[in-house]
Amino acid sequence: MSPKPMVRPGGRSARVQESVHAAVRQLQAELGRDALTVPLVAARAGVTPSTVYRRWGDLQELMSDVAVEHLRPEAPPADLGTLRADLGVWAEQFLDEMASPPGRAYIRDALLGDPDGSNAGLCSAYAAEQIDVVLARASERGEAVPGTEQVIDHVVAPIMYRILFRPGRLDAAYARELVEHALAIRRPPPAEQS
Amino acid sequence: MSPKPMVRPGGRSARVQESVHAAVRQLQAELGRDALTVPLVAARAGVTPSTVYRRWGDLQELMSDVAVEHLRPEAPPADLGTLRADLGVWAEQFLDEMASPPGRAYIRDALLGDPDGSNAGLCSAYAAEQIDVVLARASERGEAVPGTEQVIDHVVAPIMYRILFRPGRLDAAYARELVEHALAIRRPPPAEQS
DNA sequence: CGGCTAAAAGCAATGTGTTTGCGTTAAGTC
DNA sequence: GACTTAACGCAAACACATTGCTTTTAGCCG
Repeated sequence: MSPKPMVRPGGRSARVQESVHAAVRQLQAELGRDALTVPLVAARAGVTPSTVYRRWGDLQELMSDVAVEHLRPEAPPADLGTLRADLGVWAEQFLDEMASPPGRAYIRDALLGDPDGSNAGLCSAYAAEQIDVVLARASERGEAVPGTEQVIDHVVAPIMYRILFRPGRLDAAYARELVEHALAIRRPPPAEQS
Repeated sequence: MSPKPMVRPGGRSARVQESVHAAVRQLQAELGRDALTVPLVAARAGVTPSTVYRRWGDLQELMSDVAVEHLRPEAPPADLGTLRADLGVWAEQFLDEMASPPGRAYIRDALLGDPDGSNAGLCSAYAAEQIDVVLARASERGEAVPGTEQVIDHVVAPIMYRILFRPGRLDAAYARELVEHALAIRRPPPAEQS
């Protein structure tokens, strides 16, 4: 469905894809995001611009793909023994990463070059996955747990909304507050997991 | 702070601004958002492209300005006599407008061409204003009311998050559910209105 | 293992969008 | 009514985006 609709998985195509992604990461670090152009990236990657245009459409879609890779969590959430602690530190860390200047930039890029919303969907899937792990562990310990949807709606969504739309307060205490709130819900929701 | 830092408020400058905005609205309706380019808009507006580039920087910032105008609510929220009813219909309508294809497009554009986040801030200010009206009315009626921040975090934020990041369910019942949830909070929060 | 087919990349020319210096207009001010 | 300067128009120079055609090569099948 994406800009890369079953790209030939091996050989040259794979090398080009990796080379272009690497070029984006390098140039982003060297010159800053705003200085990037397709011809520049292509030159660094050792390919012609037309190759990039044909595979990704434009710079924004390419940046979106790279941004999603940056937003993919690198490790499963920590296990501290209680749902409150696990969700709390996860939310704090999530807020920290997402609210940081690079985090904000990646979120913007991920949303930007994403006509069909598949990359944005990936981002929320990453968060849902992490939350599922935390909730499943707590559930096995016998704790009462809220639904994944509840946590997304009332912890993840407020954080992301503030990052995208509001200037104001974004600190660890806010994340904790949201987690406390989500834990207070507690009714295992009727049956509305998507 | 914006792309229009104290634009000369009267005369030609104002005419050009209005003319360009009108051109964007017309061409958006005629050709679709993706067909718009700066030279095209400039031609329709009867100005030269360089004027547009100097005032707005690029097409995305111009589109962002126009999008914010589209997202400005046109009327104060309806008064149905109870907080539950007022918030409920407001949330339903908000979801409807924002989740519609044009609504999504405007949200994207508003976020896109907005380096400093001021346009996005405006959007959330619009919502906060509407909510404030509803809450103030209910408060005068003697009803117990949640804080504005609570409503934004637990009604507006989940709706916007789903629109931006999740493919799934977005219907009137969902909006009602979020409102019920927000009403269940009820504790007038410590003192955290911005 | 060698040949076939078509997807993907290279190349190059063309077209369009963007940027910039300079002269001109006109808004705001005294 | 004259002055100052922000904002606009014009046009050239520049960079980026697009596209037809050719060449390479991954994936497949005999």
